[in-house]
Amino acid sequence: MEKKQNTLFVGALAKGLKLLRAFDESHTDLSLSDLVQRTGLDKSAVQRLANTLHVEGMLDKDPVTRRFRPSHAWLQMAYAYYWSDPLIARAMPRLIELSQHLGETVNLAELSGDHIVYVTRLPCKRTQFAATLPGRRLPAISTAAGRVILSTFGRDEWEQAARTGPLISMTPRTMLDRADIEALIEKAAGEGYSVSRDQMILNEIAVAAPIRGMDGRAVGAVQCSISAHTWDEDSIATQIVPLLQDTANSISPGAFRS
Amino acid sequence: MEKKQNTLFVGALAKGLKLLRAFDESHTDLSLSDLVQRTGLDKSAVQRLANTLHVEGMLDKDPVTRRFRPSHAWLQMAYAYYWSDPLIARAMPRLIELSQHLGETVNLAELSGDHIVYVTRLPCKRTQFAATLPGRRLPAISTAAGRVILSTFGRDEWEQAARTGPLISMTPRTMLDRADIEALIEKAAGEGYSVSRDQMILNEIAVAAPIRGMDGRAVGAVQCSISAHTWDEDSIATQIVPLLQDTANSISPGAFRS
DNA sequence: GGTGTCTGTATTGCATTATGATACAGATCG
DNA sequence: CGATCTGTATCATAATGCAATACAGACACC
Repeated sequence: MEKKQNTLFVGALAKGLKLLRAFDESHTDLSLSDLVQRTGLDKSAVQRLANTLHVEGMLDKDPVTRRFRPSHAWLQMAYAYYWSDPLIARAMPRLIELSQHLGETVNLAELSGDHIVYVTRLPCKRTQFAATLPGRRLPAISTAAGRVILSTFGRDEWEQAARTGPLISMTPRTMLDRADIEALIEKAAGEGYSVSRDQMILNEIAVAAPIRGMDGRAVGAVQCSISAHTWDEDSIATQIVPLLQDTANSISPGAFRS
Repeated sequence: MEKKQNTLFVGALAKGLKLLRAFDESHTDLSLSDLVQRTGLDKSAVQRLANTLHVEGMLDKDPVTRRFRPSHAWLQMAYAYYWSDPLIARAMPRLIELSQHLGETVNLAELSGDHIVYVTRLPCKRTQFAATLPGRRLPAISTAAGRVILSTFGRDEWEQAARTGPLISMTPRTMLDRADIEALIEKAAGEGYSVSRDQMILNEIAVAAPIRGMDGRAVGAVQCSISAHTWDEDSIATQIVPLLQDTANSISPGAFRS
């Protein structure tokens, strides 16, 4: 491990965080040696760090299998986050209203580097498990929400995002051509919303509208996930998009060019 | 700070976690000196630890105010938690179904020490902001969910909980008499569900049913929050309780005495 | 039922690393 | 324009986290 910085960087803390990050959707509970493998740290170090995290209540330890698991503290962190992000309190009541009106799943997304994060999710229909969980990250340019957000940033910025942003194929139809993606962002900039099909889940359509800050740049997006079996292009344009945009605008602090 | 343990306890990591815990609903963004105050740590230590957390992406830093805020990583931790807790994947589809059937807010709660944690929330109506956020902790014995869970643990355990568990007054009607609370738990044990009124929010009624593990002890509870204006005792008993219990039972791994 | 190889746990001496005092700088205030 | 807050940077000291050990229990494999 290369020293990141000196004197104001606490390596031991960084290593501890590395342990926490070793847990993800496909690594839900880890033994001591799993942690050693995943972090690349020394066995002794992992032993001490994991023990500390356990004592401090950040990791649960199964007394029989001796495996570590995320504790409820991980949810409390999210709780603290929700209070710290001023968008949430503004958005929540409107999102609830929207989801009840539409009877469809509604999400709040924010940009985080070159990914989007689903901050709040209000699932109304059965769907893929991952699609019901807040905190999920997806490559920004692969999602309707990411593209509408980028579309408010101006051509230079979205061009760069479209050309350098990460792309992973989730379905056989995931769009991987960066020029096509750039065109979609441009389209979103003109229309004020974006639609995607079959990108993350087959037969799933996502529609997203930007929540603009005072300067016109999006601070997030309201997104709606619907089934391609029950909605077609027309019904989306007439029944979903207007409500979605109204909701997004009502969340925006300043009212800008509608 | 007293040394907690020796040789397998990493103090620097523990202090870092202390910084993270300094953020909560009423402390959403903290300056360096705020952190010093809240943690009781040395200024230099906080400086280094906060910087580390920032570099590692756990804290966002406002470039102008220099204040720290929880980052999106805090949500990712919740995401990892959701995958690690086997109850979530089982419960989610059923909770969605239930919330759509009832048209009312449905929550999944788990016991965490002497508190309950709302793990998943599916708000269907406008309500208090805090009541829409997962990760919220409440004193177990003050909530319907906590009481049904405890009621499955046997008299000895629930007695102790009722007598020693934390209690805070959230509304003028919050029940503070431990004997009354114990009686409610006993009632819940007999009926297989629990109801509470005006405990956390005025005019709010909570109904909860236990999700039992293979051994009969509850591993969580399905809870429903409704308005006292639209529901009365009878309609709750006939329309809510059965559905709630069915849902809870369908989530339970083993089928026990219904 | 031994023998080998996995685990997770405990101990110890050494030097790396975190420490906290200090000094500097940029605000905001009176 | 001093005074007092901030946040930032530097540095010598020793305390603290380190990694090499050795130990113990579980499992599997002849």
